[in-house]
Amino acid sequence: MPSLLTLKGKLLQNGLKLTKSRLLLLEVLLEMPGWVTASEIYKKLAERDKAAHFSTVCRNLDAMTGISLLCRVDKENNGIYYYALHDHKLEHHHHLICKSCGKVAALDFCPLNVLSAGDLQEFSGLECRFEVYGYCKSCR
Amino acid sequence: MPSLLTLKGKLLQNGLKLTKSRLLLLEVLLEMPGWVTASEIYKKLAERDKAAHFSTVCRNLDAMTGISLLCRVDKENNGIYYYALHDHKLEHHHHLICKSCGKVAALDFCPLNVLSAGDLQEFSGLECRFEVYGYCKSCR
DNA sequence: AGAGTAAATGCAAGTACTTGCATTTACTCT
DNA sequence: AGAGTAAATGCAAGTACTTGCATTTACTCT
Repeated sequence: MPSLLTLKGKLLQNGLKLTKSRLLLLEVLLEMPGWVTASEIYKKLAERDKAAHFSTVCRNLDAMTGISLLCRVDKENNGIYYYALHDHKLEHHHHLICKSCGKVAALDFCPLNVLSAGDLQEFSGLECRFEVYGYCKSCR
Repeated sequence: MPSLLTLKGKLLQNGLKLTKSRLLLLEVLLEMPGWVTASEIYKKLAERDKAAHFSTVCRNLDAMTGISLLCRVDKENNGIYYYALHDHKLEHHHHLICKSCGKVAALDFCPLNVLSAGDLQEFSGLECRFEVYGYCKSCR
């Protein structure tokens, strides 16, 4: 788990300001278990700071995801996202998501690396979204 | 482009009833260009039938996507989905999506086919979501 | 044709963010 | 330390579906 100091440094390195709401958000994220939704985070935050705003939380989660400080995965097309602090790998990667318990595991494979030029039909500036859903060992 | 008769047959084969709202939805989809949102479809439908309901449209788009009669792609995590009638391929496939004009192209490659058992960490019952975003030839 | 039944619909309310804009604030520069 | 500025926030309203439940209806079976 990264330290608060490391996280702060990463914000500054990426030109994001160290605001009160961001610092509190980081503290709360450090205390929360693996994967949590924006609403869960907001609730926990609101217990500590009545002035917390859901829109600010979402904007900051987005901003932090943008600088790879957090990972974000989509739970089956419902507009529900899960966020977690990057605990070890900050490189680009994807996820395996359990359809039963919601457990998320890292997947060290990016399909973009194996696509051929023919597949890509002259598209450039590529990014991809890739998530694998299934049942984990304990949910089979 | 499939015929209305073919589409009706596909609904029945999959145990979906031929209701008035589904038939009108298919007619409208046949008249619409490539990729459209649920809202766009609803608007067009409402012009013809004042009694059309947005929730019914969404449910039917989902149902038709479920039986591979439509494709659905997500435009960059905003909860905006695009749908199109499957014009040629009903097999499982993914999409290339232009970040500028929204153009969608089929991608005949599924990452699940090249993942190793080690990558999958004993997950079973796999499905995947895979979309590639980039700029198409004319938007470079 | 008429009854039975499971699926589909209509409606209202909910969900999980997202967006626009005026105001505030963290950092920068003197 | 104080002024300037671009980024961040607060708030209200919007967005694009989604869900729950009572009612209706397409197909099935006699």
